[in-house]
Amino acid sequence: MPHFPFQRLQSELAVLIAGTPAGKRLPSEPELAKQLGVSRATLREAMRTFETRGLIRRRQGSGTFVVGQVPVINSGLEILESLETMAKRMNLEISVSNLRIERLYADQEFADSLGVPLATNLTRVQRIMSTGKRPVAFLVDILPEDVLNPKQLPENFRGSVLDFLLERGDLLTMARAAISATDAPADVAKALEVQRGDVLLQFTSQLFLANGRVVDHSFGYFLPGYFHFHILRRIVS
Amino acid sequence: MPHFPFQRLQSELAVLIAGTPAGKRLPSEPELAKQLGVSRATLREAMRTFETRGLIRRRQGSGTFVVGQVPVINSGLEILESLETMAKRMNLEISVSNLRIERLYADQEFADSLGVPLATNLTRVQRIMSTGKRPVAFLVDILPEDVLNPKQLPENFRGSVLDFLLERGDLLTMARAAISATDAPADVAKALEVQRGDVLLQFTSQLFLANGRVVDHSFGYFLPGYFHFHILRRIVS
DNA sequence: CAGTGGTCTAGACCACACG
DNA sequence: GTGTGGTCTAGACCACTGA
Repeated sequence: MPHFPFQRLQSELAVLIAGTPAGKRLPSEPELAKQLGVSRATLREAMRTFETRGLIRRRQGSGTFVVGQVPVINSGLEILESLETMAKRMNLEISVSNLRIERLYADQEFADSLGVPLATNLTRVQRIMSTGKRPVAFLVDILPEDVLNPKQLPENFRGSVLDFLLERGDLLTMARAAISATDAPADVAKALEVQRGDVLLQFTSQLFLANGRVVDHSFGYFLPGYFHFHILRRIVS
Repeated sequence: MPHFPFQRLQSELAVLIAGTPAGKRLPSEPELAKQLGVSRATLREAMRTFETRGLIRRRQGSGTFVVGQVPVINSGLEILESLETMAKRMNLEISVSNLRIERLYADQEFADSLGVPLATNLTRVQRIMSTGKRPVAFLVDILPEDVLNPKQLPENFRGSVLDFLLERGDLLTMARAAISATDAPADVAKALEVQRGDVLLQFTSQLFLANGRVVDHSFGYFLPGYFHFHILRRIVS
């Protein structure tokens, strides 16, 4: 018995997953662990890496399923556009769920980011984006209420604050987006149907008007396997 | 006793870490687990999130230490420049270790990316970047041997392929960088002194000449807590 | 050498999905 | 209810660090 079952486990699982038709269920965890001669904890640790890559999906109460042909959202980030617009450009079906619109007061962080006094009235728009039946992104926009008042929003508002501001004719010029990687916090993990601690791609961005004012502070979490974000980087001389 | 020790654990650990001076060691894991009334496995899971944020550092055989004041590399990605150049611009000390230069033959992936036939001679340059005594990035460049022959490299070559090509006068124009988030693969985890499965930010990029030829395929892994990468996104009309 | 974090096991109980 | 994945425990052994 080798000292490091993990690497061997990974290759064995890779074969098993590759050899299982898309949509099919894998054997249950206790059974797989027994078959492969490892404990369930070790098996689950190895499974996690496959879930991050979007190859399998684990659903509590139901089972672990092989995912085939992950629909990928592929986009250059130099261009400022909403996920909705990206998806339309790529002929990809996406849908919005859990749309929540709330009022809140600026804490120190939002006040700094938006350039407004503490306790200013703010509007918060939160939503979950899905492709097929899979939630793939968790997005939150926070704006001063004088920029976006919930009452202004149309009946059919589906959650893209950027598209709403553009259609309204606001003189938006650019956004500054920061990119990082993070563990899924508990609430986001639940919303995206992944496990606490799974790997997510994280964006934080500020949206600027032509006059330099920040009108929107937003942040989002993305399932890595479902997005191919890229950037063109240029030499400056 | 609550059903979910995890959230409580996280807040208790946050207090403990915040209250410990930078550089100090925390109690050992078995002891902490006992003090906090959880098993060691649960404790370690919670600790992981703090390590991802760069707040603590765990070292096998030695202990878990509180990190204070993480030096951050903060850079816009629209500009194509090496990590070395970024760091110089920010007056940040960085150093290179484990520099390895090897020859290999193009497999399908590299052949596609570089636009060369299968089995073409390639040069591979690998290095680890550290700030202070902490390794923070794992970088690999792969180029056709007719673009970069190991013999051409000067004695004092410190690993930045981009800077070398620029100084040589190659007509580089831009790079296309893809960004994702991933679990640390075993070899990278070891190099960056993190645990297998920890969260890393991942880049893959191709470097283009003015004539459109791809001269360099590179990829890198970055510790999220130590980098603030951002992008300016513009409206196109 | 003793003590640390890293890995793995075996088993328990819980929350959830589905018939 | 039954079976699934999600969480947690208790304990073992290993690899590594540093006195």
